[in-house]
Amino acid sequence: MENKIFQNFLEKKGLKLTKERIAVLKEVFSFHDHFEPERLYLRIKNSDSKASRASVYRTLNLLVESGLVEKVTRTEKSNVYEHTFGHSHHDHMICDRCGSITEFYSEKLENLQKEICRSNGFDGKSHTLEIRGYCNKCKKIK
Amino acid sequence: MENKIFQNFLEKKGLKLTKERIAVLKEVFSFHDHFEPERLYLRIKNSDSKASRASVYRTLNLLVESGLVEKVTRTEKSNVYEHTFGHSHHDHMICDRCGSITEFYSEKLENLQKEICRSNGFDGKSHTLEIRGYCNKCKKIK
DNA sequence: TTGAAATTGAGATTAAATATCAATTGAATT
DNA sequence: AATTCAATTGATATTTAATCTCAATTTCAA
Ligand SMILES: [Zn+2]
Ligand SMILES: [Zn+2]
Ligand SMILES: [Zn+2]
Ligand SMILES: [Zn+2]
Repeated sequence: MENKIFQNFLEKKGLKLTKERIAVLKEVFSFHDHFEPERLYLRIKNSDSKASRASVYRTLNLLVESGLVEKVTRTEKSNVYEHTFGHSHHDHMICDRCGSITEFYSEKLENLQKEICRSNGFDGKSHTLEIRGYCNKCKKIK
Repeated sequence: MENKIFQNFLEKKGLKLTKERIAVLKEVFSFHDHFEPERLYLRIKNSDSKASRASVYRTLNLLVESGLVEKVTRTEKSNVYEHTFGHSHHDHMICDRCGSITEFYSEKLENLQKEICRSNGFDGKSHTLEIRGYCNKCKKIK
């Protein structure tokens, strides 16, 4: 469970699991969509367990470092995150018209990337694949 | 040639090919590396044909819109661009230690993505694949 | 209980990118 | 050549996500 994992992660770094960090962790795992830091802060602000904006940003960085959360992409305006613990790895298709995000996964694609890393002598740790274009609905309109 | 393409692009939009825009275009195509807007501005500042910071940013956006330049990635600090006209499509491996960028291309990978788009009813127009990890040199150190 | 280390939050700071706007330029028309 | 007007420029101001600062507070092990 994410709480235990985060606690272990913090312990190894000599950091403490405070009520603010719990508040952020809880909020991040209370829904399963992609989110931006500012939105997350506002959700926490309106919940019963508070944390300051600074703490939200700080904790978010720790969550990424722990592996529980990943940065999906960096848009013009801000970063976009998602919790990944409890979800298997996937990549994203983003519609340039409506902005909708389609998640997909391909074993073949993952293996091919490993192969490409190997042949380039690169020790790949993670990747971000973002396909842009028009989703099923929007491609009919324009 | 890029000048002609840019001129046609501007014409279609009812815009003019000014000396400032030429200066930016020239500088962007004077080297073949990835670059950040601020660095580009400084290069232009030290060249003989000047353009203000505002014009550099504005022209950069036009160059992306024209298809001559692409945004490689958006880092914590700024956007990273590269001119793509004259270069074939490729994806990037980025070293988390030294920041070096390795370009790669795989026909298989490209086809697989097309296949994935098809099976998702997605009309893919472009993609960004960024593999992060350690380059050949850095993986030995850490 | 004590004390060192970690954490917090309010506000300041940073910096990339965009917006503002008066002055200038470009080029088509007379 | 002069007129005209939209486009463009550049200096500066503004925006805003993210980070930093630091005094006050909390945590927890000794
Ligand atoms: Zn979930
Ligand atoms: Zn993947
Ligand atoms: Zn996702
Ligand atoms: Zn490249």
